[in-house]
Amino acid sequence: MYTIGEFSKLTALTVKTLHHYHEKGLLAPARVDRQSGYRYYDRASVERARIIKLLRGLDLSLDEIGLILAECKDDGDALEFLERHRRSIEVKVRRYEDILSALDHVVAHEREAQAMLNHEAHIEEKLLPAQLVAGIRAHGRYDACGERFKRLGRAYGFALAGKPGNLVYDGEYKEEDADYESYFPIKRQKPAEGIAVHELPETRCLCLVHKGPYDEISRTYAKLLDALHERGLVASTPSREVYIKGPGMIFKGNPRRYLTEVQIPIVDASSAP
Amino acid sequence: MYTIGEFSKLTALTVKTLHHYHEKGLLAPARVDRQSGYRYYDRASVERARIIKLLRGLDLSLDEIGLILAECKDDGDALEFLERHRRSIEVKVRRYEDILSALDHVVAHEREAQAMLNHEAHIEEKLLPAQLVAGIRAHGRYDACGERFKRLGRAYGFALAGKPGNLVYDGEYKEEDADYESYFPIKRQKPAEGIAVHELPETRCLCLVHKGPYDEISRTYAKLLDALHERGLVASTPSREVYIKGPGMIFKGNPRRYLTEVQIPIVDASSAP
DNA sequence: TTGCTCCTCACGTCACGTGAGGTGGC
DNA sequence: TTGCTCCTCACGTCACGTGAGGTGGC
Repeated sequence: MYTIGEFSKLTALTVKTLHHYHEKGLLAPARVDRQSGYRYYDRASVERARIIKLLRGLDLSLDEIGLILAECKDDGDALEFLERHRRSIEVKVRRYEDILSALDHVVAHEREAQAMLNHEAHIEEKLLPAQLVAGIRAHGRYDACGERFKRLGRAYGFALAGKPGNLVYDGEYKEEDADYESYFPIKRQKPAEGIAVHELPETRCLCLVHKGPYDEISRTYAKLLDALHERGLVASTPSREVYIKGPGMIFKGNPRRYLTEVQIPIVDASSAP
Repeated sequence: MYTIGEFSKLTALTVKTLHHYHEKGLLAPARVDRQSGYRYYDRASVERARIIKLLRGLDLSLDEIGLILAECKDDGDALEFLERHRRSIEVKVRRYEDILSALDHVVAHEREAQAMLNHEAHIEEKLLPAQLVAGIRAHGRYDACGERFKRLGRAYGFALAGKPGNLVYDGEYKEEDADYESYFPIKRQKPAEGIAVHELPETRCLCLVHKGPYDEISRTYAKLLDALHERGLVASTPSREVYIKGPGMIFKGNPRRYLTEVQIPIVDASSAP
């Protein structure tokens, strides 16, 4: 016979836990002294405690453990319980893995954005590689693009392969009736209603990252156009706005810290008509 | 302004949850009517509720969410929180994955054992392939092997490659002073004190699965020796006992259902001296 | 008047942990 | 007597859910 203190050391369960198991009827002492109320445990209690600890380690609830102890004499008898439990654990693992990947996504994205924010933006000539995209093209205001990105996100999910952007087909700036296509780079085809999948060709562009709210973006266009003239280049369409950092996943954030890369396709003036 | 019912539909949070968030000070209504106590929410509440839901979805506690809302204006500000949180989620994922693999282990093991229990056991001649093992050899009683298997398990962990067994070097049965080696098949070398790693050579054996408690195992040896004589074969040493199913991971189980394969190395009587 | 929406207690869930205050034998 | 071990309330944790019982405007 062991006192509760000895038994606690033997089983590595706290005295409070043993009280709790007694109260729940899960692990009753072998004897309780009438006079003092002292609990006394025996060898069989040690074995039962071992099983309870082991099953708690597998994340079974005390009620489930009670059931298993009542109905099973052998590991084989518990198979149904264990398989059902397996499925519930699997669900948890999947959920936590999804959380991990979401967290990784935000963190990587924000780190990149912070690095760019601290860097001075320069005009760059880039050769954008060909890219498969899924897009929704329509006429209207630019505000509408948020909704479209959501639709694209819902339709493509894991097949998305990069940051969203708008292709601007107008040669001039339009507010109310702009002709633009909101797109996401994608990994593979996946037909969905109202969404056009096509490949953006390899394109030579003059690029500049715009820092700040969207309503100041014309300043960045102006800088790019100046540079174009200087270099003897001519702009073509569609130009692109790539949303490197806009409203965050969690917070809307401060528009002063938004990052948008403006990409204007170029041709040599000499080769233009 | 929205009543709590409207706001509940808008945010897909229950009224009770909204009460709770109000009480915690996490999401206070824009206005509370003095007279009726009615809560009224506004646009800003919708945005705040969106963030809270999102962060709850990432499994952050209400206290953590409160902190983030108090200190961050931007996803970037929350990076430290999110990375710390990531680590805590990672720990959970690992724990649950360990549970999954333990569950899979028991389930597969028990399924196999059940299949064997339902099958009639037959004497079989087998060519056991060469196998690297880690073993502890000593003289003594067979009861001591449980402790040795534990030691081997602790020392080798993931490098274990199969069921444990005893190599019996005695040519006759001994109780008190048996010379035997408790071993585990292993995947690779890993030196540990008191543990000998060696390769069991390819061996031709006569095998029979013993069903029942260990103290009845002599019956199975007798059957094998009879079969040996019948076939004109001679037994060699060491013979092996492989513990296919003994006390389970959870329960000690019923010894009537234990399974032990006895393997006796054989040579042709003609080739024997 | 009935039905609907809202309100405030108060208690339950789960597996314990944390005291407070007291007892009995060495 | 002091210290140790044991005891029994009773309340806290976490994020709500579940009633009970009541109110006020349509």
